[in-house]
Amino acid sequence: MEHTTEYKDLINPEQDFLPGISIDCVIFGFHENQLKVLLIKFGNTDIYSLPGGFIYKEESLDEAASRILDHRTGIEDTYLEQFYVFGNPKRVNPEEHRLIMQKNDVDLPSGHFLFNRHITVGYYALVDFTKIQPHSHLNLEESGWFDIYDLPETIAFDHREILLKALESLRLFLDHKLAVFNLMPETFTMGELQSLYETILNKKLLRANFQRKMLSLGILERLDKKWGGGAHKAPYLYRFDSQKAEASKLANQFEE
Amino acid sequence: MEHTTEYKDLINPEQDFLPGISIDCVIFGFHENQLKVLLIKFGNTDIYSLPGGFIYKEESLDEAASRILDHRTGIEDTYLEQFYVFGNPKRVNPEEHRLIMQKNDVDLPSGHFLFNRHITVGYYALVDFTKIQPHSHLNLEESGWFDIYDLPETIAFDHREILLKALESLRLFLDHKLAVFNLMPETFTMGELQSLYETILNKKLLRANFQRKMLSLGILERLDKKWGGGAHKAPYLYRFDSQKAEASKLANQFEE
DNA sequence: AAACTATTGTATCAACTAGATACAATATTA
DNA sequence: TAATATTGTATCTAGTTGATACAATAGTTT
Repeated sequence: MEHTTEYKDLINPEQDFLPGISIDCVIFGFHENQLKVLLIKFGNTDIYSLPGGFIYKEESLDEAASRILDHRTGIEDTYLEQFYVFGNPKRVNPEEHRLIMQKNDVDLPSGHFLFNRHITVGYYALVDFTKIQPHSHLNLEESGWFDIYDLPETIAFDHREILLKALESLRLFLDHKLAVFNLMPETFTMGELQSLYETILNKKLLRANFQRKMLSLGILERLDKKWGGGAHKAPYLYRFDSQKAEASKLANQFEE
Repeated sequence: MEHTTEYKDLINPEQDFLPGISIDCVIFGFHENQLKVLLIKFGNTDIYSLPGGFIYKEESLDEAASRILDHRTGIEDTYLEQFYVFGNPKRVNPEEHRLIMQKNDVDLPSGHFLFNRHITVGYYALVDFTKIQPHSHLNLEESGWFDIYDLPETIAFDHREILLKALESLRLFLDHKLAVFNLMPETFTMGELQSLYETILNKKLLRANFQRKMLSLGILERLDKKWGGGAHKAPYLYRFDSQKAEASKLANQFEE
């Protein structure tokens, strides 16, 4: 499948899109102890935005979100969930929008459907950073991952708000869902997992208690030790065991 | 302000509605130890639905939801919050929809915009049942409040699903938000409050522990005793104290 | 190869929270 | 006046969390 982010994909009204509705994806990844989000840079500007798109007339919102994510970033089969709808009539500044288009030599008439008011459905994706070939499908230069606590200055439209709402949702569900493991690689140390939690919550946790809590959940499989990590005792590697998770009360009570 | 639920309000495409998007409201109330939801009965049928409507081109989703709630039920200034968007392309059966219209002598052409695919944004309202004049603004006969655990058999479209998702959201936020007090009258006994919690969670709680927990939150003001309740010790009345709640950590951490 | 260092896994103690039961207090009824 | 149903609170236990301590150990340094 072809992966592009070219504007023509978005501005062609011949495609049977639902009018007035879009989807924006907040794609979270975890790398080098930072919670990252994938932003796309508009050409010839310093303006970033969330990867988004429109909904075909015969697909569900979830399907559309999945397709948009795949098409614009190459990310497939990942954890994806709706978290909020943004419907402020002024959420997109049409002038800002036109300016971005013009900088890319896309000169749309001011009555073009793209400049109409759009409601946007926010989805967040939790991806395993190690499985993403960075930029492999992104043909817009300088798009990429940004530390959630160090975002670029100019983010288009209300996308900063959307992004922060996604982070808030992630925090709220951290203790109720096991979805957070979608952010980790196949195997990981307890320290790495703790670092993820600390980054999401933006606060330090006590190591001993975190370890006790995680192990008590009964959802982790302990593997071999991870050698070569430094001049100290080697940590165990763990794997998230979805079967154990299935059996645990946590999953039954709060599963997705 | 006039309050009607007449079909002409909804089917007139001259009104500047956003195309393809609707809002449906799940209105919760608490009465006689039951969690109730307000359903509207279509004329000349046994089919119930959630009160819903469309969004004007210049209003926000929250404003639209508030307006729809007021206009269709007479309920103003109540706690109202978005909880999910329903976007399955088959969520509304056009045949079912036409049938309902026909039974009310509204014969729309099959190409009418009302039969197009609509995405709907779910809002739930938490209202003080004692302040609602039942049916005062509802001029559709037999509309009314239904026990959430004893709903009518035929509920239109995907409205049963929407309703259950609203209940699920309510449960998830029960311990994180204080919004639940919007369902209680100005003053109430601890037993009544416990009954509300039990009804929402659909399980029994231990009285002594519930009382201890609630008092420890430091958000309730104890008033005089409530006399005449029966041949037993009179219970205290309590009032939800929003100032205390503001000061409590719970509110600061999880406020709306 | 012995000492050193940074980090890990676990234990432990105290503080806090929640589940379960008990019991005294009391407004009305009989 | 006694009986009864319900309330408010206490208490005991079990479980969870916060904080600290400490032994184990994989490299690194000497």
